[in-house]
Amino acid sequence: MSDRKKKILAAIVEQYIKTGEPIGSKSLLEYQPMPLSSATIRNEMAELASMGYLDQPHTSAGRVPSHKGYRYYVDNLMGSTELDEKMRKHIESAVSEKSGDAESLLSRAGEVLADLTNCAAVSTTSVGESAVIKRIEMVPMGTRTVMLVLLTSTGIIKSKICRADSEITASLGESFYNIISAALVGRPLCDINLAKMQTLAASVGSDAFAMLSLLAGVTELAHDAAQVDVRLDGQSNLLNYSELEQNAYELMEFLRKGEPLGNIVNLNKNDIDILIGKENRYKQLERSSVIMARYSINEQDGGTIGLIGPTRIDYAKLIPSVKYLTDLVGRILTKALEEN
Amino acid sequence: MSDRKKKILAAIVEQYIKTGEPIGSKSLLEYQPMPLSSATIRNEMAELASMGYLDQPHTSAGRVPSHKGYRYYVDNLMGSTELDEKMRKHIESAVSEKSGDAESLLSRAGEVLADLTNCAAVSTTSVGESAVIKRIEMVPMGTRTVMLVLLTSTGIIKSKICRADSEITASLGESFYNIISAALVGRPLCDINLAKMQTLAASVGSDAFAMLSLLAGVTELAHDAAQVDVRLDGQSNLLNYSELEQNAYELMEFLRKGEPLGNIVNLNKNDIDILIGKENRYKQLERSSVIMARYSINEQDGGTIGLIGPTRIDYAKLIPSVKYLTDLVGRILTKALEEN
DNA sequence: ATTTAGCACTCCATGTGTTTGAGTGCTAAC
DNA sequence: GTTAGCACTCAAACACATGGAGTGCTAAAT
Repeated sequence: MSDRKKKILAAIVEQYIKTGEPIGSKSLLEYQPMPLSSATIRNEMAELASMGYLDQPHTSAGRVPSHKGYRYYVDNLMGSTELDEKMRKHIESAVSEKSGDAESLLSRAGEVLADLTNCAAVSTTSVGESAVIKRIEMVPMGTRTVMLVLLTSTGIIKSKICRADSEITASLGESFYNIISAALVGRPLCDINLAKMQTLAASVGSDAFAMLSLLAGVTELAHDAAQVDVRLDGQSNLLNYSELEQNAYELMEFLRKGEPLGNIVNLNKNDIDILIGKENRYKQLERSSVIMARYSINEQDGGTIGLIGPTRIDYAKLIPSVKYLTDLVGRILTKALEEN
Repeated sequence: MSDRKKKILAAIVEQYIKTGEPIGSKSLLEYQPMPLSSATIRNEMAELASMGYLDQPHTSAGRVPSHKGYRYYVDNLMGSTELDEKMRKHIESAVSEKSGDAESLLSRAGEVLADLTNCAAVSTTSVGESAVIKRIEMVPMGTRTVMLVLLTSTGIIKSKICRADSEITASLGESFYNIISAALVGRPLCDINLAKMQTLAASVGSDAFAMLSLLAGVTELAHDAAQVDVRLDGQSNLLNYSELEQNAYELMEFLRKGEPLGNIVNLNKNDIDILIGKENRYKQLERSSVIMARYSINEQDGGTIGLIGPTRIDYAKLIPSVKYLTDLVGRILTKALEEN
């Protein structure tokens, strides 16, 4: 691709991101003066279109970047990807070490990203499948209610309030606690399932057997801790983009379900991935772009943070934001883990 | 209002709820045969319109119920408000005593209501302002991290993970715990604020003073527990109603913010309130109807459960659903409280 | 005194040109 | 290789006719 073509493609992409209107040869020159006539631009645009970088809504309309065009722009043409100073400050003031645990940190991160970008923000906790149970706590809350707390080797803390089948006396509680603590601490999360818990209960006799619903609670807790938590912020921002309006409901429902969000991208630590329009494997996202990055905790793969918006999105501005936020979250979580 | 007018108004409301199209005199007769000619219907409709029960989108269109018309229908004309058997089963299978604490029970309730009605569902926990701190627990999670757990006299359980300013040794933790426990148990939630906590810390010396961020954590926790939690489910359902499409973004943002949702209605225990269209005090809801009820816990005012949909909503079906669900949640929470 | 048939009227929705303008592709001259 | 020029295209905007569902009114029927 000639330098001139590159320059023209970049100008079209940038202009289209700004205006959302198809770009014609003449109006392109107004925006980005070049020592060329509109006829030359026209010829170049026709070639770019036949190469697949531009689309044409209809014969006599201007050109619009295709997803291939955006892709080329992002990979090769996009200018400096410096983070805007104002954005950096915003991010830093929202996301700090004081945020407590990973979940609340990520929820702050999602909020600020959605706010800053006018897109939907997705954030996930790190996958906990390989984690090992470090500690279990049981805090009595009432005659039949306890709060179970689980701490994993990866620093994930989960708690759950459970109601027992019968009253929990002090001695019953203590023996139950001792049994599950002894049996489970040091075991990987994915090892724990209801069947095993029941045989465990059976092996120690009737005391623990009276606590079946607590065992179920522990199992659920372990399951929850192994699960990736997906948080979504600012979905409603997407309603402001007319190009997404037609499938607004489908898109919203897709995002709400959240399950597949972890699977949108396929990333290694510290990686950033950008999926533009039809590059997405989910049909609901074919008019959207996804910018997502994975943070690392202590050199290990962590969760992901990213955003979802229309394809016509300011890549040059938003990519560094996602990158910066992801790195920051990774650093904070690494520090928090080291301290424990 | 004559019996005939009542019958006609009811028929119009019901038909309009079904079709969403303005109803004409002739098409009304097709739907609901009466021993009358269309001309008579026309006269009656004209009168109903001049009385304010019907609106007319334009001169030559059919009639649409005004909010006053819906109101009259709901108050006087609506047939039996029996709960559909299928719905009852759905509700019961989703909301049961096993759901653990109040928050997860309410989240189940909201989900099932949103699903069943294709509307947005709102649920709030009971207001905890008058509650008293029953117990505080502090579970160490790491060298600098603890989990604080608060239990109130009204059965609300809240927990929070806090990072201390410095390492928490066993003795430091214990003395901190003893101090706050002694100082706060039995005190009403609204009594607790940061200034008081700091003077408390100052009065007991440097040990507790080293734990300022934990004190802040306790304060926040008390604040959280006093706060009404607002949950929202199924917002995206509202995108399916064309009459809400125009202000979809404003409506979504209004709901997302959640703060005013507790103030939409003004209810006593066991009461149900229905606000139709412009009866709502918030402009964002002027095209919507709200059906909301308050549950009671142990004869005391609890939180609210309800739904938000377009004004064209099947009142006869949905009102009993909300009522039943609210009663059920109240019963379960009352039972849970009694057992503790 | 109601009820109803009949009729003129209204107005949206739909469809059909017509015009306008931004844009294209091509060709021939530079 | 570049550009001026020109014929052509097509969506969007506008005007205009048409049809139909609906109304309100009046006068006759019950």
